[in-house]
Parts: sequence; structure tokens; C-alpha cells
Amino acid sequence: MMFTLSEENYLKAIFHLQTVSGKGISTNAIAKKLETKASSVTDMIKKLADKEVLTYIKYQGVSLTDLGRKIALGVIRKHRLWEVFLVEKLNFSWDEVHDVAEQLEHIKSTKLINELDTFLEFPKMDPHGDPIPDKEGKFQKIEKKLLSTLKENQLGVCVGVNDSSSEFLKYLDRYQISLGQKIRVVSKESFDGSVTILINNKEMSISQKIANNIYIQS
Amino acid sequence: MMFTLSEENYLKAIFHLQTVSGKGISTNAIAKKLETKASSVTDMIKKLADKEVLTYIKYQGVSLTDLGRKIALGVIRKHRLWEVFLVEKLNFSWDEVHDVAEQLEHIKSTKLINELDTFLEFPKMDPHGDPIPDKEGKFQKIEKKLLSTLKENQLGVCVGVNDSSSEFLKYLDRYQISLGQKIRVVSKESFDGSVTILINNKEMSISQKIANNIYIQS
DNA sequence: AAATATTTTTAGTCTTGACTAAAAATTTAT
DNA sequence: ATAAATTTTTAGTCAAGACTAAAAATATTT
Repeated sequence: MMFTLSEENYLKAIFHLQTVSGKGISTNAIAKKLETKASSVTDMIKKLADKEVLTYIKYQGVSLTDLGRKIALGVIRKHRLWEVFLVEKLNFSWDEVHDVAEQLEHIKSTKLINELDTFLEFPKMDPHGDPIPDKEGKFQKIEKKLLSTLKENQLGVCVGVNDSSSEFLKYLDRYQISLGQKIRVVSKESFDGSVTILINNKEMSISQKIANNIYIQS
Repeated sequence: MMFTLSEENYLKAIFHLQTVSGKGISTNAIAKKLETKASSVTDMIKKLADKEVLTYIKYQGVSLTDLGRKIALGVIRKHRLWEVFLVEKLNFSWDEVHDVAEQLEHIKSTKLINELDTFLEFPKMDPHGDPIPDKEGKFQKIEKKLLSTLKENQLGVCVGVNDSSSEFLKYLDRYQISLGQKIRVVSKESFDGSVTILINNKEMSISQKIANNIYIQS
């Protein structure tokens, strides 16, 4: 069975939504994620249900089948391996890889992706700290929590980001926040949720929105 | 100006046809090359003429403009660089690269292709001996002739192939013919055009069709 | 120079994946 | 529990890129 670029993007979007919410995914949520209209989503999920990659009950959202999950994980594996390639071999920075990887993830060739995996020496993480599924779709879940959940005086290490947009990543670069960076919470402001942190012995304040998009292991 | 995957394939096909025939390229020739119908070609060349990448006069075929030529060369550059990558870094053999490169050539990112070029150390040839255009679209034309044009007792080196199909390349592998291989013409059969050649001190006979698809420098 | 054959274009249709507008179903609020 | 708001689906369009069948133009024969 073959899947088009659009179909793969739908499966990936639904997979990501599913790992967050657990429940059946609403038409609207998919539309929002893919920046399209709900009516387009209805059209597509009917087609995907026919292909047995998801189950769909009118007015009740969708849920991936095992096959759908497998295909989504295949696309995610490709996306993340290409990101590693771009950063490690082609001098891309972590804020430049997303758009190109979005294209490369749709290249069809099993040999290509497995040889790429070998060439890169089987990386377990992409440049944003997200796990790379293996051939079978298995990946390690790492223990992580949002920076915003740390208490005052707690210390942690940045292990990932929740937002991989170029704007956000550039912001992090400016504040010297990268994967592996040690971060200590100095104080938290209950008024606006902003957090004062200590990085490389420098104190700085970041907004709640930022703190909600940085994953920490502590 | 942005070009779709289909548009790029048309430009590439017309470019290749143009380098052989010199003249205006007929609708039928394009249809044959792209394995599509003449009517589809007419539709597309109208659109490409609107975009000013080719000139088109009804019933008289088409010819690329400088812009069209530039875009075609960009796609060819990408195709050939990816082929080098696949062979040199990912253990592909020369008969396995074509289909994957056909996909990769449409990835849009100037940084990607120029960094890839750097990573590969600016190769001048792809795995089939075809020249790789540089950023400006310039490439070296090498002196080469068909094996079938060599005279008896002449010696030459294989520098390219005219047919990059997997079947043909696998045939060459079986007969130990690869780029750089020294080949001596022992005798030629005027009856069917077949050629007896000497490779690694072994004599073998190849058909005219094969001899017409191997490029030699002598 | 007709007649015939070939090539090319036109006209109309199809599929994919999107869209808008309106109808139907479901939720939320009163 | 009914009204109002929201979500989802249906119905009808549209553009890209392909197709078939037929018409028009060009080439080739005789």
C-alpha cells in the first residue's frame, strides 16, 4: 500500500495529537494542526479509513490503527534521521532543519533510510532531543518534564523542546540554552508565571510561555 | 518563481532532448521521454511558456529560454550530487541510485544542495560519468565517443554510459565494465555490428546495442 | 497537387486535495 | 429542556495534471 505526501502528513499529525491527548482526535484539532479546513479533513479521513490506517466514526473523531501508527512512525523516523544528517554532516543549526526535513521525510526508499541510519551510527535522538524510532518503530521514552514545573532552587538539564519552530530555537540560542545545558531555577513569579533561571552563572528571566516549551531532566 | 515537481521534470526532459538534437523539441518527443500523452504535453508547455522558461510556437515544438535552462541545470545538479552521495556514503551501487535521485532532485533548499556539494568535496562527475554542473550551471564537457566507433585494435577507457537503467548497468557489472576500465577492441563484426573486446586479459563479445551505450575516451 | 499519413492541438472528462457555504449533529448555556 | 453556540459533515467548486477522442495542421506519398 502506497501513501501520498498528504496522506503521510495527516497520519503524522494525528499520531502527534494522539500522543498528547490519548483520546480520539477531533476533526477540528487535525485541521488546526495542518492549517487546513475541517471539511478537507473530513474528506481525507474518509479516504484514510478506507485504507484502514485509522478508525473513524462520524462526529467522534479518529484514532490510528496499528498500521496507521506504523506508517506515522516510519515518517517520523525519516524526519528525525534527516535532521541529524543535516546538523551533523551539513552544518545546519537546529533552527534550520525543520522545513528541509519536512520534504526529505517523504522520500520513498527503505534502503536509503536504513543506510542513512547506519551512516549516522544509529542515533537515538534528533537535534531537538526527540527520540528516533528504529526500523520496527520502537523508541526510548525519556524521563522529562517542563521547565515550568521545576520548583525554586531545583537543578536540571535541558533535554528537549516542545516547540521546534525556528523563532523559538533562535530565542534559545540567544539565551545560550541548548541540549545538555544545565539550568537552575532561582525563583518563580506567581503573578505571570515567569521564571528566573541561572545558566552558566548568569541570571535571566524567561516568560512562562518559554518555560512551557523547554523539557528538563532533573 | 516556484516550479512544481512536474514542471521540473518537463524542463529536465526538454533540456536532455535539446542537448541531443539541437533543434526545437517536438511535443511527441517530450511525450515519449516522459511516458505521457502528447495532449498532456501541449497543456504543460503552454503553462511553461507563460512562465517564460521556454518558447513555444504551435505545431513547431519548444526550446528552453536561458531561465529554463538554468532551472533544468539546477535539477540535474541536484540529481547528480545526490547520486554521488548515495554511492560514496550510503553504499548504493551505480544501478540503484537513479530512482531515489529522481525523488531527491526535487527537494527545495539552496543551503542543502550547496552544503551537500561541500560535504562531497565538489565532485565533478556522477557515478555514471556524467558531469555535475556547479552553482552557476557550468560544467566540463569531456571528450568521449561511443565504444562502437572505435576501430579494431584501438584501446580506450570507459568514461560513461548512455543508458543509466538498472538492467544495463547490471549487465556491465557482470562483464566487469565500470568507469575507468580499460577496453581494447579486438575485432568488429560487420554482419551484426557486434564487437569483440579485451577486458582484464579476457576476450568477450558484446552486441552493437551494448557498444552504442558505452562512452570511451581514447 | 491531391491523397494519405502523421503530428499536434482542442475539447471535454477524471482524480486528488483543497476550498466555501449551508445543513446536520452535538455541546453548552440559560 | 429548550435555545444558542460550536463542531462536523455534506454539497458543490476549483486548480493541477493527467487522460481520450476528435479536429486541425503539417508532412509524406503517389
